[in-house]
Amino acid sequence: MAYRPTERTEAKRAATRAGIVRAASDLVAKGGYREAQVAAVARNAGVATGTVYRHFPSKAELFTEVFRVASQREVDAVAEAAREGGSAEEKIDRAVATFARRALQGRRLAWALLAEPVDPAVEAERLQFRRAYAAVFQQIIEDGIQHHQLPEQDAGFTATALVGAIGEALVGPLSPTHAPADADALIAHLTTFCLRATT
Amino acid sequence: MAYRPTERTEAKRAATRAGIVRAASDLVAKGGYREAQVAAVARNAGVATGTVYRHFPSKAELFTEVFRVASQREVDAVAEAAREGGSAEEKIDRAVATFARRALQGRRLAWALLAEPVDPAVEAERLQFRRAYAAVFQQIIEDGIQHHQLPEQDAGFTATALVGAIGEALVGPLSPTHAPADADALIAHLTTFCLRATT
DNA sequence: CGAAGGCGTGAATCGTGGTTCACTTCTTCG
DNA sequence: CGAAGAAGTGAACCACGATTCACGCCTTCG
Repeated sequence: MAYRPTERTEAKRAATRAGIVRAASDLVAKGGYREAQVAAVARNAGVATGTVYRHFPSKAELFTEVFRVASQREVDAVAEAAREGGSAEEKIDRAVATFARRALQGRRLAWALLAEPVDPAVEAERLQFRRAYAAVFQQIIEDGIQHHQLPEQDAGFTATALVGAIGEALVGPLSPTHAPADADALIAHLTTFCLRATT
Repeated sequence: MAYRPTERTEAKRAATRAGIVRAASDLVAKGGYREAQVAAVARNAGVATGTVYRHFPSKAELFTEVFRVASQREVDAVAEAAREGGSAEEKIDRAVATFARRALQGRRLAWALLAEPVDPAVEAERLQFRRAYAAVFQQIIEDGIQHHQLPEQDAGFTATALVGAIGEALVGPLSPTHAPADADALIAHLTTFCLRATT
């Protein structure tokens, strides 16, 4: 033998890979999943189509990663928002508002994460994403029950339902065909609803 | 000229068309939208592939109709359930339970209507479907507010959120990979949540 | 009956986009 | 330097399933 991968080449490889993920991410954020064809991703990343397949076994796997990373960022932000702050009600208020505000800022990406039709494999990732959100809310609700700030209830169920409610309330305004909505009013409605639904 | 369509031929034509719609519907109910290819629909209806295109300009239009009919049936059932019965709370309870029970009975169809990835054109029909549900709930809520059975609130927003909550709570149990759920418990949870969210 | 249309047929066609692969370029080490 | 192995290339390939169309059959009416 004569050639052995070294740290330098490894880094280069990683950089190319990251570039592909970023390009894919950008395309989704700009034009949704539909516009994000493999050839376009490659062009956007400044590599050849085949290169994408050197780093990912299939389009689905690439976008699974894209969705996972983007989702994680969102869920983290919501979890973080919930962490600061006192009563269960305050936490819910913050978490919901953060969820909605961020979604309304990165509309296209949020819509892709939330509702756009995607490959079944990517759809599975979306499911995870929703579960992760629900887990955050579930934790808040359970704590609230413990501290007698919220009434007894099935925290897991309520959390799932809240995620559904938030999603549905956002999907309309987020959809590419919809005119920009009044973000503040929407968020106010949402927090009101969510608080009423848990209290 | 020599040939003019008559009532008899018209009826025959209508029958063929209805057969196609029914076959398409059955396929969706059995295997979801994915399995419902045009060739399969034709086979199932006992006609040739081309015949489908004598009656519908495209696959999307065919399935738009399929979805519209199926949706209407569901919405009607829910609206009907809400009509009987007294207080706003009772109506909500009935409507939600009807929604959920019917969905859990015709799982595959309900899943297709609610969440399965479909053509954009058909997706638009799904949106209508959700709006129609929301309209039913909105009406109930508005009446409830009028009669001081429910607190002041944006009925339209609450209704949308409820539809989202119900959908999300059902999507998991409905998805083809999910084991059959305890319908009664699920429905109990759902009605509890929805009442809390409106009261 | 026979001309005139419409309906039904289903194999062939076509468009789309993901995936492959023979080849080139780069990097490492004896 | 030259062999060996890895990464990159992009045009060709392929699968899939919607759509078409040239043809035959059926129904109506003069």
